Amino acid sequence: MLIRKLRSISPLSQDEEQSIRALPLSVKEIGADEIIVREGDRPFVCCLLIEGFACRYKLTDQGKRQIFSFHTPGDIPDLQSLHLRTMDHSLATITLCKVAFIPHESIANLTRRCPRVGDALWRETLVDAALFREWMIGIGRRSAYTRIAHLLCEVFVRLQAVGLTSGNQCEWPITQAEIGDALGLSTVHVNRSLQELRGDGLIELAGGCLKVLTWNGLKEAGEFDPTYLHLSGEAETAA
Amino acid sequence: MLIRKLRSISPLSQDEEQSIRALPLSVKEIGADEIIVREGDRPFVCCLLIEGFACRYKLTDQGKRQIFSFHTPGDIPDLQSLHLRTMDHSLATITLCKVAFIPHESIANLTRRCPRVGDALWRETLVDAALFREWMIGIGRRSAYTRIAHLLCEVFVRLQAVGLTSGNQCEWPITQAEIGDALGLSTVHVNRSLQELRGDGLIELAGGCLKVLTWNGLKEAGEFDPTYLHLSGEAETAA
DNA sequence: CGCCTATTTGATCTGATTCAAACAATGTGG
DNA sequence: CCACATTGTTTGAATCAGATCAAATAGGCG
Repeated sequence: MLIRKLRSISPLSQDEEQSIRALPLSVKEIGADEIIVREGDRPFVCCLLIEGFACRYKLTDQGKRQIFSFHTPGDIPDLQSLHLRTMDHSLATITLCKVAFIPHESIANLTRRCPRVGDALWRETLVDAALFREWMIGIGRRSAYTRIAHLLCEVFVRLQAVGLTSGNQCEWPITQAEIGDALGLSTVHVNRSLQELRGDGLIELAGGCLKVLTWNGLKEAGEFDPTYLHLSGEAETAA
Repeated sequence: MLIRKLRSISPLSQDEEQSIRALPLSVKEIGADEIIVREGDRPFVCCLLIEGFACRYKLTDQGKRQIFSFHTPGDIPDLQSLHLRTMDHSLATITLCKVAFIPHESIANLTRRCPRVGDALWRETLVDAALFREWMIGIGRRSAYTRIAHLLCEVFVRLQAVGLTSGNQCEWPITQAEIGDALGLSTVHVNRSLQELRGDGLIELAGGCLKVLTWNGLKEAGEFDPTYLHLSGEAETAA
């Protein structure tokens, strides 16, 4: 999963692929809605998501929740903990997940042995930040309708990139309350906006399954331009 | 400036400091409100801010602006362009700025010769992302009053960290319209909220100068917890 | 002085919240 | 296989934080 993702950015040498495969993984299953890493923790491992959906979030003093990102297989949602000792937010599962824990030390050694792999990991964290920026635009400057359409596009495209869509459909385990917490909206308003999107013939969304009826329509509704995902192989460093 | 900043995280060896000093810099002055790097560009240099204030932003399809971050001396606002070829947003000056351009190639070589410096730079980009997350909370889940107080705290603390405050005062060249674009508010509402903050005896803000009258009060009003800035020396990698 | 940009004020409107309750789907244990 | 609990979705009505529009005021500066 991880190798596939890194390779999609730039090809790996024999030695690099070997070194990645040699990483010591400790695989665990974690139930739905459980916390993997908590704000304030000082973890010594990173978490590679193999199966399932997860999210990162933080709570306001008033107990309101802001979700920063949704994560799908292939992601390392807390890769940042490699260089930022203290977690400033939490990571939790949404569905039942299979995750692999990798010691910081092993990753650090890997980046020393294979600097190009190190760059690729650095790059992952930069794409992460790019998503944050895009979400900020949504929350700060776009209407609820547009925001939600945009999120649907983003998740769909990211799932597509790791082969987890079939045709115009994908799994959608994210509740309306979670969408609200991600986009700074109330559950009620999310519900009404979703109905609008359905009414406009853009999507079907029920029973944990998203069906995109008009991709171009949804894309326009969400002002979605995938540049910020930096999916293409435009990665290579100047070096 | 850059050396001071990196050293504040972890001490540098003689060789490391030497290598940083050897970076080829091309220093320029750039007038206020000018674009340094534009969305869509594929720069081959990074920009180290030496003097002045800058910001990163992106425009909505409807022409609304979302500012993602404000930058102060010592920052490398577009360090990400080292690994993400295409700019997905723009970088512009707020005041007259002195900036130093450094070729990607030199930075990449530096990270190869001095992996610990590379880690420190990676870390900088991770702190950057941490600020985005904190801004997301504000925009998504906090009131205008709280959001603005939080921003005042953040900028003040960051200026303090690079020695650009004097007592409880600092320079404040950011207009109310810019605050609005950063926090997802209208200028009018920013103005009224600022008046509230003044009325509550927390700040004085006029003539490009911010005076913090009650630090604890402002901190509370903004629900400000500086953990997310990762300023302390809790940096060292597992390696 | 006169121009330009930033701040302030007033009045009005609206997108989104809140509160409350009904409804649907799914699972659980007896 | 049904009663019951649980969790998620939907609907309605009232309310509000913040937007919008429009115009006045205040600084700074060539």
